[in-house]
Amino acid sequence: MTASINDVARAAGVSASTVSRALRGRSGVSDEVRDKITAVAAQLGYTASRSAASLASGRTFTIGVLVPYVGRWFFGTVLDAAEREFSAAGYDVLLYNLGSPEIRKRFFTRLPVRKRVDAVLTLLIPDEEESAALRSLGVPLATTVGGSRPGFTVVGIDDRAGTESAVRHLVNLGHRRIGMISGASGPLHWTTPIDRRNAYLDVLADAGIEHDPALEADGDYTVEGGERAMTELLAVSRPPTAVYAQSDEMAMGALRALRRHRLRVPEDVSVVGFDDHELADVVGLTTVAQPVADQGAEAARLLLRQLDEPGAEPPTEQVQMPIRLVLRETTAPPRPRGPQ
Amino acid sequence: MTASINDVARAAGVSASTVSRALRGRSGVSDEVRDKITAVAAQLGYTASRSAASLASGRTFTIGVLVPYVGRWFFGTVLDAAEREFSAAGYDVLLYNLGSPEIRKRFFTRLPVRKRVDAVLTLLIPDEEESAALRSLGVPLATTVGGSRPGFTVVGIDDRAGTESAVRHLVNLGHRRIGMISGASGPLHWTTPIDRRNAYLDVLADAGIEHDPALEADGDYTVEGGERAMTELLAVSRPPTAVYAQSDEMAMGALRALRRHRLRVPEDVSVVGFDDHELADVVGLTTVAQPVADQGAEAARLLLRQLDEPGAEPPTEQVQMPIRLVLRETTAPPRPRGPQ
DNA sequence: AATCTGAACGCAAACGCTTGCGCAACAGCG
DNA sequence: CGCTGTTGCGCAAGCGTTTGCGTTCAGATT
Repeated sequence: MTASINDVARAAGVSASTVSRALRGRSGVSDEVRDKITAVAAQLGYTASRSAASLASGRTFTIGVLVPYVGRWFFGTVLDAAEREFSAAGYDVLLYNLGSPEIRKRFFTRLPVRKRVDAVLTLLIPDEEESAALRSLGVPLATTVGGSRPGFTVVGIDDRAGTESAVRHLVNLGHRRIGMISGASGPLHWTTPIDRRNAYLDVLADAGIEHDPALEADGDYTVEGGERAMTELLAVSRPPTAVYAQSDEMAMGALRALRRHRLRVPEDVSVVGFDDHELADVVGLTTVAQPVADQGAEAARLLLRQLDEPGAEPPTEQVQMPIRLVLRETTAPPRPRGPQ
Repeated sequence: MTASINDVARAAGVSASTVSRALRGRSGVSDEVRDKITAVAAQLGYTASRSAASLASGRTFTIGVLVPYVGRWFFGTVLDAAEREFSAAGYDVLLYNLGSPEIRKRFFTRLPVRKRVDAVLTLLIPDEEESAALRSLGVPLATTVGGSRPGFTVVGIDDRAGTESAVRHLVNLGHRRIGMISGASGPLHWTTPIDRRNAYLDVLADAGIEHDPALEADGDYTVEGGERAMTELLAVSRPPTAVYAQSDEMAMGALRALRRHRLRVPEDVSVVGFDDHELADVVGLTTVAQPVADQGAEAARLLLRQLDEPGAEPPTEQVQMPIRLVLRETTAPPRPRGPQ
């Protein structure tokens, strides 16, 4: 069918090994022969079979990327940036969309990436068992989410600092009843919701505001969840005058709920999100911006570097990217007399 | 390092071929032996090397997916749905993010998927040369975008009907100056912008409205582009009272531009989009809903079916999914005296 | 009892590449 | 002008599977 390395070798009048060396830029081939081979290969439309190459060399030039849900903006953006880095370095990306628990479980027990990838970038937080499975692959590992884990290079942000700037902003505006929409129901071993919650509590304590557990609701990191959570918060006896959502998508859900309740933002309720979602600007959402694409790119680069220098094994780096509060139109001082 | 098929064979006291047959559910293996092998394999944590298997069998159990930009909601959503189908059928997904022209060109000249995938799903519209390259792979091809192409199974929507319902809605509300934000600068051979434009023109003609070329602007299918386009439309001598955007993301950009110009939606200007983006509901955008995830899933299923029955070669099916107009809060009758 | 028939399993040849090693040919050295 | 390196290339042994074919053997058929 399609040309094999032997076809090229024959056509160029050399051996297969020379073709292999020539096409991969190895030394030991004269310039003239190399040019000849390159020309012949191009003319025959030859591409080396990755399967055969992997089998022979042990390297796959493929990176496995694990994602909980590709369709979500955050993951799509990280993946996009990471893929660019990988492909620029000559690596292909094997994508695993591990949304549901069953699929996820199946993945980690069968581990289809074994012997198939040179490294793994995971955008979901593996539990103890899962990360052990990944480590058993014997390849470099990286992640852009969750806290530090042995064996993983992780690039992330300072969740505490981000949250603090957001909540402090609300406090400075004069708010005293500040609600929070969190994503507590996420996977275990995910420190993000916990870190953000702690920071939220700290700022309240710092400001001398008593914490009211009724002002916390779970938004599941989705728009719908955010809407549900906001609706819950609106139902308590003394609703919040401001809300900190742990993600922009939940914040947007909150905005929707507020609109449904005929409440005005920010006049009646202030809302601040987290992420600086692509569309946060469209709805004028005040939020904590984090460099999402940069995190993906950086994680990819760190992984590639480990592949380049197989010397020092797991550096287990820990990179922290900058965050900043972006002020838009969903936050303002509370009304003099409270929401009613 | 990790166990090979021979290790399993030795441990189970059988030959490698029997292990291969047993683990893949082929006939010719007694139940007892199969159970034994399964147990041994599990205990050794054995997974067959895909590279070796592909090399020997010619099948890769991998599907190549070509995407212009994973981070964009539409593509992320299609990819998500398609990946689920593929992985459920035991196929892995090789993702190629072909955003920039250089990367795209490099991909099509080097064709790294050659001998690496059993089928290709492309979410970008290949031009003549590119689709010829894909056909040369000799594997089933499918797409969820663009018009019909020889050799491709395509699942899509009725762009004309969708546009007609959107623009007719504006006409019925009483609008006469109806602008359009299109994505004309997209790749060639992409019939969507053209179909939608033609439908737009048809509805105007039908309603006896003279077409004003100044009321068309290019939004590049991005939020920023939509914002730019809306700004342009606002700058013409008699600005439109309503705008049809060919995508929700452009519509959202338009909303942003309108907000910046202190114009109210829908009082001053009506906006209708296309897609029913996940966040369209949040901003109350009236839009033409299309089943994005369903299209990805359906395309994947059709591809898998072709892989199952290698008998009849390219059926080149053409599936059309339903669309419907979703009325929200960005459309209303024009003001009695026009926008000023 | 001799023959036939499957089922169950092993043998060995691919599959298409990479890579250590060997061997010329040729340059530079004293 | 021999000697030692260096360079350029071919040989052949893998890499870990799959699969067509051959062999064995128990049970059914005459």
